[in-house]
Amino acid sequence: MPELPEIEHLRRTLEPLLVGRRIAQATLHRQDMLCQLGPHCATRQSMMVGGTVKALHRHGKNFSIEVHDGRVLGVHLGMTAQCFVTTAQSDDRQPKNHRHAVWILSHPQEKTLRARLVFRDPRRFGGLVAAASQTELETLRWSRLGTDALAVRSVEFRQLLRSTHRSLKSALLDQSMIAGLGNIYVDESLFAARLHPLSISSALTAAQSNRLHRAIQKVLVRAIDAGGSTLRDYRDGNGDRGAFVPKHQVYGRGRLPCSVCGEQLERSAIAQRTSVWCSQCQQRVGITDARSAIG
DNA sequence: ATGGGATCCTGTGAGC
DNA sequence: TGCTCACAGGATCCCA
Repeated sequence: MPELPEIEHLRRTLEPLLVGRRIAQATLHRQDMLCQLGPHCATRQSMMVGGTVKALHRHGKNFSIEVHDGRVLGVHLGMTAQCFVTTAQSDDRQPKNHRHAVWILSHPQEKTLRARLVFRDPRRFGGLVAAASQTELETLRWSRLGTDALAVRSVEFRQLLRSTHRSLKSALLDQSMIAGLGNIYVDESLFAARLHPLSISSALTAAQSNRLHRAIQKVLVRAIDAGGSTLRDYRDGNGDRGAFVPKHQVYGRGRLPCSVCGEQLERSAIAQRTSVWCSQCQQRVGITDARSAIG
């Protein structure tokens, strides 16, 4: 599932393909995939037709494409969406179905070769948000999100953890607290920090909180460098898969031996998410009722 | 304040 | 082979 590392890697691969290109045409196949912030305007206006791409921004699992006149398109991939650039030659190698939006791009140096940006989403949990400016997108949408998981400092992180009595698993998944972590990287970070997912967030000591903070940073950076995790759908801006899955220590490894101690990894639902952890290596902090917390 | 369930949605794989 | 059905889970809403 696309989480912070996938979105950041996508942003980095899309940026050189998009910046400097002009959006010559745009087709929106499904109107309900686009949400307009502010006053209603024509689709070609909100799809940024006529604009030249200036920059790509990211916050948590969201990213945006900004053109020079200020217009912005926010993109959320949900669970299965993809955003990639193809050329006439490479387009056939990518799936043709569920393409909800397509932008035709032109470049001053390329007379005939026309690239296209494709947004496809089989399950349609993702979506596009049109805004008049990056500030408007941030004010009306991204302000609901907490501090970006890659940017959060250890002092603020500790304060956030202390502010809630939920389980660590539930707290770290909460995008309004810290933005960017999903099921994969919460499980991987908790394993790296040797903390049990049912630990009570507010019960962590300063040392444990710092350890978790460092673990999150390390896991995210390593995952970004590997191009993210492709379970099935995720592709980067070139249409390539991420290579981080073989490096997963716990996610998707339930009932398999722990890579550190050899104990069989536990697998159960916590906070409505399949969770995998090592009961030997991961310390449980605070008191929780496991019978009510594990569903 | 917090957890739990339902909802949106489609592709996949297990089981019959 | 073909069918049904559970499952995957990001975000959001509602209820207990």
